[in-house]
Formats: sequence, C-alpha cells, structure tokens
Amino acid sequence: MAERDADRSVSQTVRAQLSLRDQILSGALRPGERISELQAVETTGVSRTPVRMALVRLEEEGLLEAIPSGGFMVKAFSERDIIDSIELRGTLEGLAARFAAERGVSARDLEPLKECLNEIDDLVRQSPISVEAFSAYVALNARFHALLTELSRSPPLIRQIDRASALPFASPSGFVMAQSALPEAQQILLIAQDHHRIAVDAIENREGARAEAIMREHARLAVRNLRLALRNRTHLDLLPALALVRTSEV
Amino acid sequence: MAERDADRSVSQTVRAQLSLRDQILSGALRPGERISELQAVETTGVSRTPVRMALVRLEEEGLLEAIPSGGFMVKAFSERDIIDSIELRGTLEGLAARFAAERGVSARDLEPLKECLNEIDDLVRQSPISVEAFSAYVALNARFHALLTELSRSPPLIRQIDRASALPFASPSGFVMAQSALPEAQQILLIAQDHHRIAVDAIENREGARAEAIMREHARLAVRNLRLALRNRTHLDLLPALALVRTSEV
DNA sequence: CGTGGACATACTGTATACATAAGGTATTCA
DNA sequence: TGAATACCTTATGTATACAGTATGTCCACG
Repeated sequence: MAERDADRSVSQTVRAQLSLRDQILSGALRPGERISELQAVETTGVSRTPVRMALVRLEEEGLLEAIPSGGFMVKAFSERDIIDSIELRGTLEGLAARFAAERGVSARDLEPLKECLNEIDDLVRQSPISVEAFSAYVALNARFHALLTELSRSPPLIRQIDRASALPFASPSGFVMAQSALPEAQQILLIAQDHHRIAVDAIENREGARAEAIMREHARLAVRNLRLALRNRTHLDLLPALALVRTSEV
Repeated sequence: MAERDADRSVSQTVRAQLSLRDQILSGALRPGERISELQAVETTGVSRTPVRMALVRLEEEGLLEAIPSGGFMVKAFSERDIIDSIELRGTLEGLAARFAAERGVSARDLEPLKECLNEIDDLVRQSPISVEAFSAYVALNARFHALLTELSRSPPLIRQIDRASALPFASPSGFVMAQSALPEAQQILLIAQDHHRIAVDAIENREGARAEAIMREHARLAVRNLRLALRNRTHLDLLPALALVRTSEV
C-alpha cells in the first residue's frame, strides 16, 4: 500500500503478484478467504487486468484455489500437506541427483558446487552459530540445491522442482530459520551439510542410487525441523509460511 | 474455426484454451513459433482477454514458453525431454504407490481399482487386439492411473502428478496407440497389465518399496513404446504429441 | 556492397467500461 | 414465527480502446 506509481522496471502483473503473495504469506489474507479483485486493486495499486493475471499465476503456484462459481480463495494446507510437499521435493531432488550421477558430471561443473560447500563449512563450524550465519546459510543452501538440480541437465525435471519448491514451506530452506533459536541447531546444520557432501561425492563417483537416497533423506531433515518448530512454539514468528496452515490457527 | 458463438456452457477462456491446445498439438502452430494474440483472436473466435488468460494457462501447462520481450511461443521438446518427462511421471507415481502402501488402503478403496483391472484383462486377452480394444485400453489405463494416484490421499502429490501428466507425451497412455500397429503390441500390453496387478498387490500387502519400484518400471514401458514407434515410423500419425518434438522435424 | 540509424508498423501490456450471474437481504405469505 | 421468493447489490467474465515498446525494413552513408 502507498507505493503507487512505483518504478516502471517491473510489470504491473509482477508487482501485483509480489504484493498479493506478501499479503497471503504475512497472513493479511487468511486461508479460505475469498480474494476480491476490486479489493486487490485497492491494495496493490494496479488495475484489474494485471490483478487477474497475478491471481491466475498464484493459483498455478499453489497459493490460491479457484472457486467453482468464480474467483479465487487463499488455499489452506494441513500439516500432512506440508510433510508430503517436502517428501515430494526430496523425491524430485533425489531424481535430479541420480540423473547427474548416472549421466556423469564434468569436474568443471562440479566446481561451483564444491565451492558452495566450502562456504557453508565456514558457517557451520562456528559455535555458537549467529543469526546472521543462519541467514547466510539459508542463501547458500538455496544456491546449493539450485546448482545440484541443474546438474541433472533435464529441463523438465528442473521445471518441476522449481514448481515443487515454490510453496514456501516446501522450499529447501523453508524451516532452517526455525532452528536458529534451538539448541539442536548446530547439530542439524552439520548433518545437513554432511548430506550435501555425500550427495556430491555420490554424483562424482556415479553412484546413482546413493545420490538419490541421500537427497531423499536430506529433505526429511526439513520435516524434523518442522516438527521441532511446532513443538517449541516460541519462535513461530520466524516462519511466515505457517500462516497457511489450517490446523494450527489461533 | 467457424464455431463462433458456440454454446455458452463453457467459458470463453476454456474455449480459447482448448482451441489453442488443439492447434499446437495438431501442428498448426509449430514449435518455436510466436503466437500472435490477434491471430489467436481470429482463430479462436473470442476476444483478447480470454485469449491472454488461455496463453498464461498453457504456459503453466508447459506447452508454451514466455518470450522475454513479451508474448509466448510454442515450446520445443527434444527426445530426451520426453524420456525425462516419462521418468519423472513414473517417479511421482511410484511415490504415490508407496504412500498408498505405507499408509494403508481399505478393501473398499481398492475395489474400483481391481474392477478396472478385470476390465483391462478382458481386453488384453483378445488375440489379436482390435484397434477399438486399444482405444478402450487407453481409457481404462488412464482410469487405473488416476485411481492409483488418488490412493496416495495426498493432494499435493496428486496435483503434481496431474501437472506432470498434462504434457501429452508424458501421460500414462501417451504412446499406447503407437503400438496398435506393432506385432509386439499384445506382449507389451500383457506386461503393462502385469505391472498393474503387481502394484495393487504390493499396495494391498503394504510393501512400499515394491509398489514404488514397479510403478517406476511401469513408466519405462512408455519409453520403450516411444523408441519402438520412432524406429518403425510407419504409424507416427497416431501420435499428435510428436508435433512438439524438435529433432524429428521434416 | 555492407553497415548503421531512423522510421513505421504492429505487437503486447494496461486500463476501463459493460453485461451477466451469484449471493444476500428484506419483505411477504403461510 | 419461519420459510420462500423477489429484488438489489456486487462480483466476476468479457470486450475494447489506448499507450508504450520492440522489431523489421528501408534508406543513406561509409
């Protein structure tokens, strides 16, 4: 709001999409709530056409649900939906790792991945790990997962992984910040990083099954993080994605 | 064309989407070709707004690709893209089968699946198998895969499988018709049906790993069908989906 | 003859106006 | 007093008009 006629560098459609996504993830628009186009025009500052385009894209993204009689509502997710989405992402990343291992990867393509791992090492070796280090980890972790996905050199698979990771709670770093206040934090990060190294090692040695298995297991760390975060509900504010969860409301 | 002001039962957006998809799959719009909105208005008979909505949806569906400078073009696929898309679908269906097996399925939920299998049995036992029987198989096969997917009772996974199967060459029955002229036809159908039975058996006995493995292998039958069809190029006209393939043009 | 620039054409992105349908509320009848 | 119907309000679906930009072509200059 109040950022009317902002920079023209991005299209109105993208601006509406970003604004609406923010409103959904921040909880301003609650799950199950119908999204009025006119109201969205008010809050986003763009006209109805780009708003409608943004709504369609957000539906495809999985944040919205089409109402049979017309229009869209904010989608509600169960805890099981989140766990399944994480398992789904892990399965796809496992497939990407297997493709990379089976098809072979040049040392040159592996280099940025190893470099990324070294940078993560520098972070997780700190004790205790600062909040800034956690933020840096989130960025590097996202980069690692993106690089590994691309090693599959399979456009259809990369596309599907991107879609599966679009939901904030399904993304590779979705629940990392939730640990930042937990004593088990460093342990979990060390284990995650070990998974990373095993995955790269397996790909390098063309061990497809091993690469696939470790990436699947790696994703399950996110489920453990989620469960931990839900148990000690102290720092739930670090997880805006949980605004979409149906059962834990209020 | 020439079906202007048709029945109002479906929205203009859906009509445009169907019309454009037909044009793409029939080869009227060639891969790499830019889709002019005004031209689409001409051919679909609806105005620009629903045409634009349809274009966005077809992009999400994977048939179109956004051009950086604006607009959309028909996506081109390599043979490798097709194979990867099939492997991808198989992996997701494998996950669905594992979910079903691990979480347990009531006898009541398994019943329609078994009924479907019995109907397929009646078809594949014919010798030789008529073209009509092939068409019936395609429908029943699609039904079986849909039912099995739903057994996972995982909305996020079901959604992702639907998306992965949206591309015509990735769908469970994508290359079944290609065999209809081949001598190996009945063999392959019998094997496919055996896979079906094994999958249901594994789910019933809660053998998750087995259920997952057989569904993965099952999808690879589609790859074999594709390779067979490409080798004897006699009946390529049965596969409109191949209009999207880049390498085999001309 | 080739290359660069300018102009024209045509396309997409955006905004707004209009029509139709759905939902809610109020009133009336049983 | 409750339920059903009718009307009104408001939403979405669709169409079209306008503006800005990209692309292609043509001409001129090197």
